[in-house]
This record gives sequence, structure tokens and C-alpha cells, in this order.
Amino acid sequence: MASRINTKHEAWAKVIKAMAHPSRLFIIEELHKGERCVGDLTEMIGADASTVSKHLSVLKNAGLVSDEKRANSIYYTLRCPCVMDFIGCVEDVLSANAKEHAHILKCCKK
Amino acid sequence: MASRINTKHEAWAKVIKAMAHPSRLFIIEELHKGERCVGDLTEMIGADASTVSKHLSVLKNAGLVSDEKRANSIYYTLRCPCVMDFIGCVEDVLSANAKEHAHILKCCKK
DNA sequence: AACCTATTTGGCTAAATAGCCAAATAGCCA
DNA sequence: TGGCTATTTGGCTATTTAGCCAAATAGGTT
Repeated sequence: MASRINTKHEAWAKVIKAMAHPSRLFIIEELHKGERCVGDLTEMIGADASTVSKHLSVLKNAGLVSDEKRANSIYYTLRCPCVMDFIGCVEDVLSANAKEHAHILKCCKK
Repeated sequence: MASRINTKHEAWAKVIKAMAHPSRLFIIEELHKGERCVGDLTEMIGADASTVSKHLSVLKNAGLVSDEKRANSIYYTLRCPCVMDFIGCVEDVLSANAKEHAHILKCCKK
């Protein structure tokens, strides 16, 4: 049978892949609070400015953020704040994992 | 300043990274409809069984799916169906991208 | 026990990604 | 213009990932 993976799944993956990095999730979380410029984010993340810039360009290419130049800085904005809603679900997954782990420990102790 | 990236962001990234692949998103979508065994998914995806098995183990390690052996097959289940809700938001991002792209084309034509 | 069927693991290669440094660029200000 | 600040790009290396094949494993069945 022909593969049922199609462009739709690839498009989804592109966006989700752009989110799949600790620094980029930090950026998303931070931008959810409000726009930030590259320098601020760089200082908060504590990595090389070029590294942060590249993370921002990954997010921008995926359409997750947009940028605007003002004064002598570039300000980034989260385009679809709904992406942060997803984190709640991710936390559900993590707490389910933690619960299961605790359960396994409990069983083994007996 | 010390980095503000912490374990939280790494844990989030782990889960999201596990989702960030077309085949794995297909699997998630399919499991959202109901449990499926490896053979069924393999046929639908049209890749090597070992490849699909590895995708499933990525999802399982992230805690996104669980498996249960029954008869002579292993059935996989989506543990937190909420992950599919997120796709709606991803679609929002994609349609915002499409809209912007159309807008740019329109501007250039003039 | 020997045999199936279903699934996983190991080994390999090709491709993608993250991060740093150094250099280029862009716009502001003297 | 020349210098300053902020940001991006290029180049490199180390690491991770995807996918295939072949081999191993796990249970059920005869």
C-alpha cells in the first residue's frame, strides 16, 4: 500500500520541529509575555548571539514569530500565542510519566 | 547572567521533539482514532517495519504512547489525546503563513 | 521441540542540527 | 564619512537522527 504520509504531516512536522529545542521553547515562552529584542533574549539564554539569532531565524522560517525593527534593535513577537496552550498538554504528558514512574518504583519495592 | 534555560524547557523539548516527524505525527493522528498494532501502522506508512518500530519507541520513550501485547500483536495507544488539539494551532500558524505569502505576492504584482 | 508471525535491536551510512568563532551587514550618531 | 551597536551569515566540527538491511527476540501454535 502506498504511504499515507502526506504534505500535511510534513507541514505539521516543520512547525513542530521548529519548537523542539529548549532555547526555542524558552524564547516562545518569553515572547508569550511580550515582544523582546535579540539582545535581551541572548542575555537571558546565555549563549552566543549568533546562536540565538539562528534560533530566531528557525522560529521565523516556521512562521512562529515575526520581527520588527525599531530604534536600533529588532523586536520579535509570537505570531500565534495558541502555541503556548500546548505546553499545558505537554505538562500532562510529563506528569503522567512521573506518575507511572512512581508507580513502577512502588511495585518493585514490595 | 546565568542561563535561564532549565530542566523544564528540556523536558518540554524532549516531548515535542518526539512529535516532530511526519511519520510520528501520522501515528499520533491514527492513534487518536483508536489503538493500532505495529503491523497496521507499518503498512499504512509504507516504510520498513524496523523504522516504524523505532518511531514507536521514540513516542513511547517520550510517554506519548503506551503499548499492550494482546494475541500475537502489540497494540499502541495515545496516552494524552490532548496532543491532537495542538494540531489546530499548528494549522493556524500554517494558514497565517499562507495568508502572508499571498499578501506578499499581491504587493509585488502591483 | 520446531515453526511461525510480529516486533525489536544492532550496525551502518547519509543527512540534518547545534554551537562557537570570526567576519559581514545594517542602521544610528557624532 | 567613520565609528558604534545590534544582528546576521559563513565556516567549521561534533553530535544526533532517519532509514535500510540483517539478525535477534518473544510468544503463540502445531
